[in-house]
Amino acid sequence: MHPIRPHRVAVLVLNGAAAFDLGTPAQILGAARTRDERHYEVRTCTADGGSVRTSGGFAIVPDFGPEILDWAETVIIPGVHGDLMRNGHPEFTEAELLALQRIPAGVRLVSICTGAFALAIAGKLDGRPATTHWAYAAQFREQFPRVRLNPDVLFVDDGDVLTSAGVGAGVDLCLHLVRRDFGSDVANAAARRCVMPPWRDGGQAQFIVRTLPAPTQTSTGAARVWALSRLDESISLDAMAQHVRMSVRTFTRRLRDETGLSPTNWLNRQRVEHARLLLETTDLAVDEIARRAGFGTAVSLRQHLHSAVGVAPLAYRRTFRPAPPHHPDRVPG
DNA sequence: ATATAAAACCGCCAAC
DNA sequence: TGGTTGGCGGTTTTAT
Repeated sequence: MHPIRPHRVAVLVLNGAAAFDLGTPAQILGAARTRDERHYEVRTCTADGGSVRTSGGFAIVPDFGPEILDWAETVIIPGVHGDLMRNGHPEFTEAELLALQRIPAGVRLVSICTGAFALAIAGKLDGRPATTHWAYAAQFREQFPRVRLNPDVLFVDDGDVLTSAGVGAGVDLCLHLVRRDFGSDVANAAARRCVMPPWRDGGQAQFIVRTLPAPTQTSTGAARVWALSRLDESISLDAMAQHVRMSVRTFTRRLRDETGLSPTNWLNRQRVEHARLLLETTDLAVDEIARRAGFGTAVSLRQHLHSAVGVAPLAYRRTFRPAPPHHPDRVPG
């Protein structure tokens, strides 16, 4: 076990790639090491092996061409920005479309930001949950109705396909990859090496907290607001559906259309968000927080929190409420 | 940790 | 006739 066999990662840089995004995988994954051994070998390529322009006003010359797509175990596609997004979506060259088609089945796929468009065009996201930069969400939905887009999250891990929201979320996703592949210790060390803010250390899925979009203009909005106001009670699917006078079947379907989540998934996510807020901002006991967030027991809270952010409640609180006064104005997540 | 029951999920399809 | 609805029920997930 000692000589680490690095996980093979290819970064496929498209024309007009976002300058920030294309460095993220190499930087974050490259920081994943045990002693001096790297856990990832990251190679960067373009669709034809030639140079491409970036959104930053400079070109890059890759060391590799599309042949490394056959070598890779994970392929990462950074977002495309700037001129090429003029029509609201990226435009791909013939060579790029070919390269995308060439990625063998079974390779793990990762996109950052608008890189999700490339995966979607290749049909890799059909029927699957995914996310992309919020500003392109509407366009994405229209172009790829078969993809279960959820613009409210920083990233989506669907096993062998992972997508992230804009720019900085690519960092979160890469850290998540490290955590998944090699564990929290390695991921935390990588974050530290990159001087990431400590609150990212514990986070595996840092969901964006924002007010519900157009709460009553969407068909399930009223039910969602209603549920949020009584999170501490037990809320059945039937009750939510009845509240907006829909059949359970229709409600489930509409909620999925609008949020990308099933009803219990959505509800559990709200409960976790509330629990996180209480952990971050109060000293309430875990049992009490579990009750207020609507988890029947602390066991349940522990389970859901762990699956969302990868740490136990008190560990989570520790990273947000450090004993010494420090960054008192930081309001994360 | 594992068992059990209940709840939820979602493809299918006939009916608007 | 293209789109939505909502009951059915087999499978999966969740709670205890």
